[in-house]
Amino acid sequence: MNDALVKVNGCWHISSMTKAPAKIPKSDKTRQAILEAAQRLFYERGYDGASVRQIAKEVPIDPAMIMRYFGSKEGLFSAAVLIDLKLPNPEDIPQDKAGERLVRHFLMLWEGERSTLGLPILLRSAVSNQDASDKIRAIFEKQVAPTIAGITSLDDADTRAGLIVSQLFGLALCRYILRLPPVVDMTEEEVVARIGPIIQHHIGSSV
Amino acid sequence: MNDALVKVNGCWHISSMTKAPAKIPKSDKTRQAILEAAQRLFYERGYDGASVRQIAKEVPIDPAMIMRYFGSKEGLFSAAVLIDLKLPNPEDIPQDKAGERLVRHFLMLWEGERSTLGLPILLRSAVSNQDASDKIRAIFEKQVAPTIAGITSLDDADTRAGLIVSQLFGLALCRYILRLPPVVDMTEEEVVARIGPIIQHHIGSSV
DNA sequence: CGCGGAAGTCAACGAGCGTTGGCAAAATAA
DNA sequence: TTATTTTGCCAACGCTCGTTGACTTCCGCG
Repeated sequence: MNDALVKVNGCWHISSMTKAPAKIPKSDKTRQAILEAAQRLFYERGYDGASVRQIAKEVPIDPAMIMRYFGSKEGLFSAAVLIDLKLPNPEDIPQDKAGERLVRHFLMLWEGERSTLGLPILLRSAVSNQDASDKIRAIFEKQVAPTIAGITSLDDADTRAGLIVSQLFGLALCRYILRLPPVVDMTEEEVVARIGPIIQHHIGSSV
Repeated sequence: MNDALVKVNGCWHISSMTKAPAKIPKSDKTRQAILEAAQRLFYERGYDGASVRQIAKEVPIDPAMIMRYFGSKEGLFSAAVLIDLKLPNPEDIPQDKAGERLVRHFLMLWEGERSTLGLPILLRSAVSNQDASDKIRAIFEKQVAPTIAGITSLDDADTRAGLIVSQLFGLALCRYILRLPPVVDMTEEEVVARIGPIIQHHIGSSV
């Protein structure tokens, strides 16, 4: 399963989870409809939980069309999950505000508009699907870790990035997936006020 | 799906996920073998990912026996997942060491012996399975939140418990499921040193 | 011994899954 | 017009799933 992250006009794509059909038939209308249904179902149930047939029924379209448009379920998954964390440039972040900024950015990734659904989908899929967790590791390595390394001035930036991601993923897990009431009930501002300083602490400033 | 947490000789059980077969045939040998195989597979793949047939093949035994012993897949799941977090009494924890103690306890839950596998199994299952996340919420409510409330002297104990669980689940997610290298590579002592103070901070002492 | 019940095997069910190839309709090109 | 490509539906494949009921084997008790 030799895939790689490829940057195409500003967005990260996964290339060749399986080899895509060379000629893309382009009825962009239905292609887009399939993608949107796929995003919603993958988001709600993860890779294994969402079936091609369910997605097809939502469009609605015949399941065979999905195979023609995307080659396989994995091809559809790759196309549906655009993984661009849109992390800001490290230079644009004042170091003493980095914690707050990162938490706000992360909340936006989860609560924001459709185009950034990739992370929720991946997290939901990664628990039961090996490929999805491989991808999360790749994203960590190529997008998160470098950004953190660019912000902090300390040496063990990788460990610090890991701790930051642990905190943010834990937040997402409890707030959006497990839906623990106290974590769900916090307003966005409360979350920023509570978690921001912790991220800031990991980056290296005082808490 | 009206189940409840019931405490039986010191351990939390889930009662009646479906109604259990009234008369339990008791070849305790194979019953135990089935339970152990089920625990391992549920642990590795979650509720949806592990199949009755796979579990049966591991024992090895005919899948039909599992139905006879546990009534259904859900019955097996309920029997396999004993959820006793074995949280220490709040009075036994010196408040200024609570962060360290809780992190050590949580690591023990994940890396320790078989009898406490319930939490990993539930977390892996909860992402795709509604019942499992219901159970996690119940455990939070009945075991975690009261313990935290007993330790901290502050008023918003529920929110603090939520934040603590967010941090600990995020750690488990990155370390044991996503296997992010920097988080995996930390020694147990490093984890305690890095995460302990954060838990301590949430409890209310200074960091 | 025989008998009864428990322990275990076997084959099958209906359903859902990803995927395939063939065929009809529609659009497009010649 | 005819010919060709695109777009879509349909039926089926081989598979795994949870679950069922009939069947055999074994063990203990009289």
